[in-house]
Amino acid sequence: MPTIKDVAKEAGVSIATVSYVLNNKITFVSEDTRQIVLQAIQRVGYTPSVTARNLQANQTRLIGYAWHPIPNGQVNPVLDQFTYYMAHAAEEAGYHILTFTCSKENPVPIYEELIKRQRVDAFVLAGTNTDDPRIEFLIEKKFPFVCFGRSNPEWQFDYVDTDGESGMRQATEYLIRLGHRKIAFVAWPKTSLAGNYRLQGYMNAMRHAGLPVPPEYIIHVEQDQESGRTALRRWLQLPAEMQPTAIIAVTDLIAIGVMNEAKERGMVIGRDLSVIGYDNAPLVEYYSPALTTLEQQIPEMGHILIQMIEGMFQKQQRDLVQLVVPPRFIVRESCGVPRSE
Amino acid sequence: MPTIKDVAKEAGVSIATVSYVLNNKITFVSEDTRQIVLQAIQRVGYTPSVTARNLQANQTRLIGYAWHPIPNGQVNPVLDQFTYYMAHAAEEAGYHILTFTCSKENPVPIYEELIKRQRVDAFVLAGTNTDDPRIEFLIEKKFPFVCFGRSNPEWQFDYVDTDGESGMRQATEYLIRLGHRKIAFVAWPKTSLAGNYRLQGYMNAMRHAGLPVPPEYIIHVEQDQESGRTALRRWLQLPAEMQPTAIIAVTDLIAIGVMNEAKERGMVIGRDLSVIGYDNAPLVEYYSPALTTLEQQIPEMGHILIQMIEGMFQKQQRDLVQLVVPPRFIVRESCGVPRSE
DNA sequence: CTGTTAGCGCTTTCAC
DNA sequence: GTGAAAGCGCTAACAG
Repeated sequence: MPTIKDVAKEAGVSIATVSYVLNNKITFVSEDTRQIVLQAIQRVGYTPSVTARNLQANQTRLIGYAWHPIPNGQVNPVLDQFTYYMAHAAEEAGYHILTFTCSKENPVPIYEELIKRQRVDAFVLAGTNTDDPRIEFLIEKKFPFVCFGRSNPEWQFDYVDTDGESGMRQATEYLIRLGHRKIAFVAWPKTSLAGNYRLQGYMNAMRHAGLPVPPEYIIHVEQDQESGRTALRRWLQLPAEMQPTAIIAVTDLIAIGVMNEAKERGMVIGRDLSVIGYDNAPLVEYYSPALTTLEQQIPEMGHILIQMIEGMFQKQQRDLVQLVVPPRFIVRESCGVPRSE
Repeated sequence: MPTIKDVAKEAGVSIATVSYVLNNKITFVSEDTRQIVLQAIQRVGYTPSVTARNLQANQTRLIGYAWHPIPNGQVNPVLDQFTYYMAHAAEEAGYHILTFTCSKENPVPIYEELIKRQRVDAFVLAGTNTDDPRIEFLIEKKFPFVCFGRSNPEWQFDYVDTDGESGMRQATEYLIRLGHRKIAFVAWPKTSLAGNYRLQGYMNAMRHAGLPVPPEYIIHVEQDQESGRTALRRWLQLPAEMQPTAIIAVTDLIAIGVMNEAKERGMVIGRDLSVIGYDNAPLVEYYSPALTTLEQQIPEMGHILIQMIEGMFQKQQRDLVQLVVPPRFIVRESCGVPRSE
């Protein structure tokens, strides 16, 4: 690999001059020598070494992004998409994404290690939650980072997040418009912040419409298909007049569980039971019936996060960016008017 | 951030001595001073700068991995999983994955750029195909890389790949054992190498069992759900005695399409028609009926690829590694004995 | 305008 | 055993 010295020799100038040309220090160098240097660069096929530049600039132009373990063969389509779009945005800004793996139980040491070794300039955190130890750690370390997701409201940090509240509110209002009054919700465990925002959207819409939400209508479950089935089974044990005519699930995966259980019991989705999910996971549009759901605006959010990091390094005036992006409501075929009672 | 100088000052030794201790050059330094230095390192909280080390060693300890654009909201569960396990293996070997995005149409320039800027030490290529320009380019550049997937047999390069041939052979033999004789195959376009291996496995099993494969039984389509539907529709137009009783699809997504179309036409999967996919994509186990499929051994393959890269840098004796790993056959509920004719 | 030079943080000869 | 010093490839004062 040719170095700056080779170019200097080839052009018959000093390495400083080459450096000036490279860094567009136009006032420092005459147009004539500039051209000579440019041609020399061409001839020897020179490109500056990133490592050398980084050492001198005390940076890495790398953004760390943790890739979480995938439980039991399933994937998180949202994060996969997010990763791609974020990587893309990073490149446009002259950065690259360094992906690393990170355990859920004890995530902080890996972040600490990467900081100490000066492996990255900043982090993007995904899958944040209340009391997220990573956020706490990074705030305390004053290390640059942005989040895809929220955490404790009293913590001061930059984030972008999907607006689960508004999404689920929309979904609920849609069902109400169709005529449903008995709408139930499959929620995540109460410890899930994102889950609570989504639940809240449902609650708000119900309250606003003056519809009752008996405690039985909210079931908190884990993120798997089986949970959807269990939830529906419990609702079907309610007295007939209490049974929900529509169900909103905190994610598509759980919605699929609800639909599977219903279908096996001879119910027709869209007629006997309406179902809505969240995420627009791959394949759910091909499920039968196609699932009505909410789609997070992943490309935009990835882009914004990188812009935020850029902003951090440009100006020192660190103004807090806290952004919440409403998801897109996608109406497909899993909802209909409730059966006349 | 403390540097090696700070440690030297703290310990009252030269930076060289600190460096010896760091690099375990045990013979160079007495146990006494070693302890002193170690304690000084502790006190100042020092960790060597990766960038500085890299500059001096002329390396990056970064492995480049391209993240391909995701067509139209769908994801590739296989590659997502692969990425995770590869990142994990890389870390154990003291490397990190640098993810970058790459256009299908003109991929080479990005690779060239990363090489010239000396951003990475090696590449992992996924989604390879015949005449893959990236492979050609990297071979010619003599830049280290390994592939997840095969390419032209005459090209000398290291790869690991799923054994589509053996996988589909197994699947076909299974259907034959169940009693099927009229088995059709939804293939990828003929230009797809991976697709052709899978097709070949089906062909081999059929031939070996002495079963006919009329040309109508093989339909080449794109990777989407609709293609599965189209394929089935065409088969249903065949004269009754020609209609296949079982269908193998080159991927789960296409298999889902076949099943959806069949179900809409009132057929019962597993009774009227048996279906097998490939990949064990997320959610297909929750489809009804649960899809019988083949699962690639992703974690292993990711691990092996990193080991191969390590091997490249350890010894110079570059022995070619070309490995093909059979997938795991997962029997679920989408196949049954053919209806008596 | 251009070149000399001193680092950036580290490793590694080569004297002592 | 230990330390001084050169150098990895680059940028940026500072002279001239």
